[in-house]
Amino acid sequence: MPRDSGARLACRVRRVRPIIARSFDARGWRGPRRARPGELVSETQDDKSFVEDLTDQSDDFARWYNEVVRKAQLADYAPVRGCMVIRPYGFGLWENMQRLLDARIRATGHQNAYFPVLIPESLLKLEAEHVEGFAPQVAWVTHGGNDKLEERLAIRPTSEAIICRMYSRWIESYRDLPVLLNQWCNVMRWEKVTRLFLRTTEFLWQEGHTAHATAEDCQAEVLRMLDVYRSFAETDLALPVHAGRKSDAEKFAGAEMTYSIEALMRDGKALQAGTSHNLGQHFAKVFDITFQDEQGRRQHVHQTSWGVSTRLIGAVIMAHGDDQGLRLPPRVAPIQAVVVPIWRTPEDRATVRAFLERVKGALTERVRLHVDDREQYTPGWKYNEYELRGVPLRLEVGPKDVAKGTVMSVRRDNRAKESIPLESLAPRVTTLLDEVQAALLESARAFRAENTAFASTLEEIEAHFGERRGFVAAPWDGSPEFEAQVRERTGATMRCVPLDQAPYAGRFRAAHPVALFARAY
RNA sequence: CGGGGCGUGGCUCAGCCUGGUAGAGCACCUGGUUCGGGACCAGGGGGUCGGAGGUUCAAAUCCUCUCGCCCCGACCA
Repeated sequence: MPRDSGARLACRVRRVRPIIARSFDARGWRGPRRARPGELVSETQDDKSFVEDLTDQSDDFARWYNEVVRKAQLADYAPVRGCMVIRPYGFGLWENMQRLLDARIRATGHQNAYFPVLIPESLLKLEAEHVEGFAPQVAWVTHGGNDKLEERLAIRPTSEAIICRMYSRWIESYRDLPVLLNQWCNVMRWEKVTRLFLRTTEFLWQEGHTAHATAEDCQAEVLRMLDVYRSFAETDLALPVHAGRKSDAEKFAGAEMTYSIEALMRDGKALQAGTSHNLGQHFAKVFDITFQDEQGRRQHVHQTSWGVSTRLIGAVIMAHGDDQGLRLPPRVAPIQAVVVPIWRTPEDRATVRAFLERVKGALTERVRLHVDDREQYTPGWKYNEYELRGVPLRLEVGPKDVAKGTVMSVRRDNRAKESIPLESLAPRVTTLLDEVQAALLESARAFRAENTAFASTLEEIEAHFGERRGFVAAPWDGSPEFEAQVRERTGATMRCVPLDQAPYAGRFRAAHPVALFARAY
């Protein structure tokens, strides 16, 4: 059916996104509502905003998150409830994280190993608190082929049980200690509410499991790995985190003490980005992991476990992303620089293509480069696409650049442009990537500082969360009652007691250590 | 698990109230003109309306059940 001119005209008009009205009440931000049909609203579009069809963070952060994950092709929903498919771009991000963290784990003396995904029920049940904590989240295998199994097998929600079982066989002498193992694997937890990367039924992680002769060595390991996570998050992910101690209410099922790194997302909610547990001798006692010390006495080992997961991808998305889409830290970005060629005429195309070879030659060894020479998309379309996908640096190469022997570079984080001579391209691009990495960390730090408040009393904490989000630092006497009251009255939870108390020295009259409270994912 | 919302070509959605056998934009394919911030023209392909059952001469539309996704809450290393 031929389209009439009226219809064609209508097609050209840019679709106006329904404006989201924000609503507030006494408890703060209560989520958006869409404008009703017919409701008169005006499009207030930032002139600098080029990406269409992406919800603004301030309109609806959760919606922005879902859209950006899927439009940037990080992940998609799988045909299984609560499960996702990590697409190549998202998996590339994970692989880069994995590579960098794995190097740090090895550098601290650990080795990788692999344990089975299936755990016999009897083994899982040995540590009471542990199994109780995980019971509602365990998926069970009950059949092999058509035959019912004599004993159910758990799909690992974590591997303490099966690893402890092996440690009890392997460890005999103090000479066998410490045992420092790590494994990269998948785990499964039957979550009621799932969100891409943040909480899915199956996810990928690394879990370190160590055994030590003394409580001191054990605690040192717990803090060492917590610091590895802190350093990894800040250096490689440009993600500032608070490293601290969890409350009893928030600690790992079966642990003596849990530590975590806590990051702040751009909607003001905190995200636990990694944990390190001191398991004490609980597991050693129930799994009978003993050794003979130098005096010939039989002792139980002291253990740790620690992990970070694909949730870190969610942290990177929500800590750095903006209204245009992702902003990936160069150190882990699957594509560090994208080259967008520009041409008008066949002659231009030939000269630009020839020049591209020199650009590639200069950069291929130094940076993860992608040349997008697809002809069916305009340069402008590509600019938006790669901004959405968070590529740290864009390199435009057109006839004007070729004539001058330069490349036009545009930073993703601040859109700063500069023309770089081909001769200095490699060192300059390397420097720019470092600058973007530093700027993302700096900007995340500034955001966290702006969104950290101080409170001395329950009333002050309550007042803060009545209007705002972010972290609230407050002295805490360590009582579960106080923690529960904060939670009840504000919806915020105690995230951690930071190990580094220096920033709060002299700020409060109370002698108690400062704890951080926040609404959290 | 409770409350609410939504499942219609790949995507975003209209149609459902008032049953009559499916539509738009984007995307995709072909040809051409384009290309420094999401180009344009012409032609074209593709869905049985999440799934199952029911009511009816007739169901995307009404009813029941079910699966999935989103939001809020509860729960949760």
